This record gives sequence, structure tokens and C-alpha cells, in this order.
Amino acid sequence: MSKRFPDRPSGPLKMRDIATLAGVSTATVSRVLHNSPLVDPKTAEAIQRIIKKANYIPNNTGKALKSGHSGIFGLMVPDLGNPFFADFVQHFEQRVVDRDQEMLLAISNHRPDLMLRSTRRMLMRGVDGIVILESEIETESYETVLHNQVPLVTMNRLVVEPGVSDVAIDVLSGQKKAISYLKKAGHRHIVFLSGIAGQKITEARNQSFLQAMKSMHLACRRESIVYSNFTVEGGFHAMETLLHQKVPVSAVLCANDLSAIGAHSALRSHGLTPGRDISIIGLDDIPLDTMISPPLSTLSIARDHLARLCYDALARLLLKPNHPGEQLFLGVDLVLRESTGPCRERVTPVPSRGKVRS
Amino acid sequence: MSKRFPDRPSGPLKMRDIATLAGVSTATVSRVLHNSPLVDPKTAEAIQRIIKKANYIPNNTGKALKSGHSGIFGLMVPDLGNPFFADFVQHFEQRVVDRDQEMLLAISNHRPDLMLRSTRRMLMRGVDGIVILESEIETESYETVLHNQVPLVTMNRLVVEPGVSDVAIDVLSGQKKAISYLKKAGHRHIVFLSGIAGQKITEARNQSFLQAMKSMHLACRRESIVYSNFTVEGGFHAMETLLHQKVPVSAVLCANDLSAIGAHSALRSHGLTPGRDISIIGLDDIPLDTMISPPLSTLSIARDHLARLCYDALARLLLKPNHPGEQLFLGVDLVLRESTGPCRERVTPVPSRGKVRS
DNA sequence: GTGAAAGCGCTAACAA
DNA sequence: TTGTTAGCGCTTTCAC
Repeated sequence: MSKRFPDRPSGPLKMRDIATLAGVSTATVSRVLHNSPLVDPKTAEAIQRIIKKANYIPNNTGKALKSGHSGIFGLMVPDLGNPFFADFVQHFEQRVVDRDQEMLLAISNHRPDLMLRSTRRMLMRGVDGIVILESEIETESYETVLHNQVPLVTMNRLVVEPGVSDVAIDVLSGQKKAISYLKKAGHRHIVFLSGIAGQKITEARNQSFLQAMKSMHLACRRESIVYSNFTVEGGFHAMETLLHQKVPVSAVLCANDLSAIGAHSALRSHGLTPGRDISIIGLDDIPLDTMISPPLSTLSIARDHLARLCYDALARLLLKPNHPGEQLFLGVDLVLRESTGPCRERVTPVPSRGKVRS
Repeated sequence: MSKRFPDRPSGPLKMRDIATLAGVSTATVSRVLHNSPLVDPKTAEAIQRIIKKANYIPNNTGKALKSGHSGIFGLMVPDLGNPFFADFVQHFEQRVVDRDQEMLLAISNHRPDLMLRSTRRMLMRGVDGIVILESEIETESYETVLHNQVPLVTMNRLVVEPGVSDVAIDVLSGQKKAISYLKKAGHRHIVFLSGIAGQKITEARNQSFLQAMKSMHLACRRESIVYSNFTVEGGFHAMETLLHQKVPVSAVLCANDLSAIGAHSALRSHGLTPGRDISIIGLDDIPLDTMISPPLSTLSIARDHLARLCYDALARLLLKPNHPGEQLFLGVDLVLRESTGPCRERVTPVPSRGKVRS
């Protein structure tokens, strides 16, 4: 690609150069590069040798222009600071490079303007498909993608259209697992430390939380759901508020591990011990969970599996031109560590008699 | 790029389509897209409107083929699980997209074979330049790059050649800051929890540690340097070994924060308190540092600055065809938190008199 | 101020 | 079995 040395004889070698060196046409070289059986083994071997010796690296730009496929996939994640996404990126990259394709990475930071720009840039580069790990997608950016007929895989949007598949975490069943465990451990006052207020996904998860509670015959009040922003700081503040307001709470289910760790930290800073005084359950299962004390119980999401699901869904869209799109789900596993334990209900003991509103 | 809908009228719009719609030639459309002053403002405006309405997105592949510049930069990092690299990637990406360029990310996992393959793939995609955050680069992969005349920026290699610049952390001055502080705090038995045995960078850092100790008039013995692998587990095991062998140690300087956190954890699991019984100083300054208890003192590396240094060095190589390459350094700051404190020398108290070998 | 045309590196009919 | 050739989408002289 580089033309940095216009004074030099040539710059990087082109197929033409190899062809000339070998005394054949570019077509033959191209065939050799694709292991076409149509070429004389002797010629092929000779050309292979020349390619090797000259250290020729084919220029994919030409190929992409011709074929209409770049072999590049766009991946957009909100934030690499969250180990969950960092890990996903690693798994996705591995899958992509195993197939000699590439990954164009964009960080969206939950910002619609960045999402739009990144989407546009990806389309300009001629990506073959896009995976967006954002559930709140602005219609505008989204339609730009659709309009350009590039297959898209989203996460947790629970919307499917032709050319657009979605992979969602099966949060409801996860919440049921967690709440079922907590109930058996004697917990009644369970709070959901949710995501960002106003987002569709947050609302959906609140609903599934309420549904899960209901299915376990546990009551909820308005204070049973508090909002945060998926960060440690956010979880810390949410928990602090909860404690200051003396909301009855013996267990907290969190929207993700980072906010759970924030809540964990808030508890400790109040002299409370997670798992003894108040139980905490996160969602994701990041390495950090086992590095804090006591280690965090969580609903584990298998990132390798998730990355595979996304990649394969994209591959399927790619394969079938008018694919209707599909909705996939990934289950989660309850991983019990030490931030959970039997209920002690220290904060506001359940009165022995009288009206308990919850 | 996509030819997924061969049955459809066309697929994504090309410049030709816009030209036809506007009743002009592709040359004019191209000029408009580049804000050329040579085009009639009225025509320009009309074309702009059409582009907007049709939601036309130029195909960069054609442009790249023509110009010889893809506007794509390759970034290779060893491991996104390390927050240091994840953070670097975020800063680098931001810098790249601010200039409407792209970032092709590859994870090398310290594996020479992956590094080589990734380098090849990047060259095939016609990247304009490459940044490799690996200090141990196999000659083979490296020469492939050089041979193809793509500018390269490496990290901590301390080797510079035409077309190849290096950005290095000024570890020596950092170690001096740390050791100076520790000495003032009364520490004499300072151990360096180093990197992977056998690597060039490890050897270099060992040497600078010895030099720093010497400059502070502190003695070293063979046990003053132990090896690890930059991970939490590695740091844990190294510290365990140190404790089991009853090596006299009152302070530990670590090769990075992750291994420091491992050492921290090992201390705690032995009932020792970092900062009180043994002091620990890391290197990097990752968010995790403040999430453990007691929080980790460290030598802070500014990732935003580092990313800028790398990007700008690459830009400079790109600008000047026969650039000789440059060696840059980034300083570190000692950040004191609670994993450091006055010496107590509990493990092996200094004898009041007699020969002290260290 | 605008258009025609060549060509970037590669592939794949089609010819030979 | 191999070569010739026509483009893929875009830029950019050069001519009008």
C-alpha cells in the first residue's frame, strides 16, 4: 500500500512483479495463490518459491474491490474499561483471525454521535458485517446501516429484522435462579440495582426482575428497584443511597459485576460484610470478582460462547442474502462465592407482628 | 461493498449513481466530496443535497487503491485482560477516529506466531502504519514489516532504525523515585519482582533496578530479584515463594500492577498487611489499584500520553519518507497509597551488630 | 467549471 | 495449462 518511497525502485511488490520474475502472467500467480488445481505443479512450485523468497504479500485492497468482500468485520463496544467487553473483544478477535479475517474495533462509549460516526466509517471501509454490543441504538445510525445492506448483529435489543439478528442474555431465567437461591437462604427484601434510568434495556430488565420476584411469590415495592450506570462508582453511590435511606434490604441483585463491586465496596465502607450482613449478586463473572474480599457471587455470562454466538449469527446473515434475522439467547449460571449467605436482616429486622408492607 | 443482494437493483450506491442522479460526471461528485473550490457553488450544493438524501457513503476501498493510503493503522497488544492495554487501546482509538482513520486491532498474547500472522494480515489490508506494544519481537516478523516499508512504532525495545521508532517507559528514573522513597521510609531489604525470565526487557529492567539500588547505596543479593509473568497469579506465586524461603524483604517493587496485586494478595493470605508488614509498589496505575484493600501504591504511567506519543511518532514516520526513527521516553510518577509505609522489618530483623550481608 | 479517461492491484471469464 | 482482458470504485490529470 505504502508509497512512502517514491524514489525507490517500486515499494511493496505487486503480483505483476512476481509474474515477471517467474515469467508467467498475473493470472497464473493468482491461481497459485489460491491453490488452483489448474496450474502445473512444477510451475506452481516455482512460483511459490519466488513468492517466498521475495517475501511477497498480496494486497487485499485490490481483491476486496473486485470481489465486493473485504473480510473485515466491524465490532463496536461501549467501553473497554469493563473487563466484560475487553474479554469479549479478545474472543471475537480470535474467532475472526482464525478465519484470516480482520476486526475493526470502535469504542462507542454509549454515545449516539460516536456510534453513528463509527458506523459510517465502518461502512466506508467496506466491512462485511457489524456487531454492535450496545442495546440502545439510535434509529438514525441504525438505518444508515440497514440502508447499506450490511448484516448486523446486536445485543440485548430483542428486535429482529431481515439482515439483523440479535443475541440476548437470558436475564429472566438468571434472575429467577438468583432469587430462588436467595429466597431459600431466607431473604425477602431483595433489591434490584438496575441500569441507566430511561433506557429500554433497563426497563426490560426491571420488568423481568418484577416477574421473577412474582414467580417466587416475593413482594416488591417501589424502592425495590434503584438505578445506576454499570460502573463501580455508580454501584457505590446507589448502595450508599440505599443505606442512608434505610430501605429494608437483605440482598441486592445487580445489573452487572462492576456496579455489584461498587455496592460491595459501599457496604464495607459502612462496616458491613457482604454475604453476612447483606448478600450481593452480580452479573457477568469478571476476574475482578475473585480478587475482592469476600469474593463476589454472580450470574456468569460465558464470553467465549457469546462471541461465538455473535460471530456465527453474522456469518449466517452473510451466507443467506435475504436472511430474516434471528433472535438468540444465552443462558447464565449462578456462581456462588462469598458475597452471598443466609439472611440476617440486620438493617431493618422484620417486625415479629404487624403490617409488613413489602 | 456488499453484493449480498444481486437481485436488487444495485446494492450500495456508488459515486456513479450520484453523478447520474445529479446529471454530472463522477469527477464533479468527487470534487464536491473533497470540497474542491473548482466547482460551481450551485452545482456543489445540489450534489450535496442529493448525497445527503440518497444517504450515499463513499467506498474507501477504491480510494485506497488509487491513493496508496488506507487510513488504517494496525495496533497490536499482548492482552486486553490487562487494564493497562485495554486503556491504551481506548486512547489510541480515540486519537485515530478523531482523524477519521481506523484501527485494526490484533491481540498477540506474547506469541511470536500470532504476532507474525497478525503483522502479515495487517500488511495485506494495507495499513499505513503499525504500533506494536510488545517488546520481544521476533526478528522474522519484524523484518517482514520492514521489508514492506511500513512505518513501525514499538514499545520498550530501545532499538531505533529508519522507519522504526520506539517509545519506552523511563523505568530507571521511576525505580529511583520508588527506591528513594522506600529508603527514606527505612527500608533496606528491597526485592524486585521482575518480569519473565529470559526476556530482553526483563534483563534491562533488572539492570536498571540494580543501578537504581546502587545509586541509593543499597546493597543487592541474588535473591533481590525474583521472576514472574506480569499476571496476578504470577505475582501471587512469586510472593509466596519469597515468604516460604524466608528471604529478608521489607519492600517489593513490581514489574507491573497485576503482579503487584498478586503479591498483595499473597501477603494477605499469610496474614500480613501490605504497607504495614511489607510495602508493595506496582507499575502502571490501573483502576484496580484503588479497589483492593489497602490500595496499591504504584508508579503511574499515563496511558493517554503514551497513546499520543505512539500515534504522533507514527505520524511523523509517515510524514517523512526516510525518517531515521526516534527514541522517545515517557516518565512515571510515584503515587503513594496505602500499600507502602515505614519499615518494620518483621520478617528478618536487622541484627543490632554483626555482619549484615545485604 | 466540467467531463473523459487512465489506472491503482487483483480476479475471473473467456480465448488460446 | 496458461494468457488476455475487462473491470471493481475512486481520483486526477488533461482537455474542453
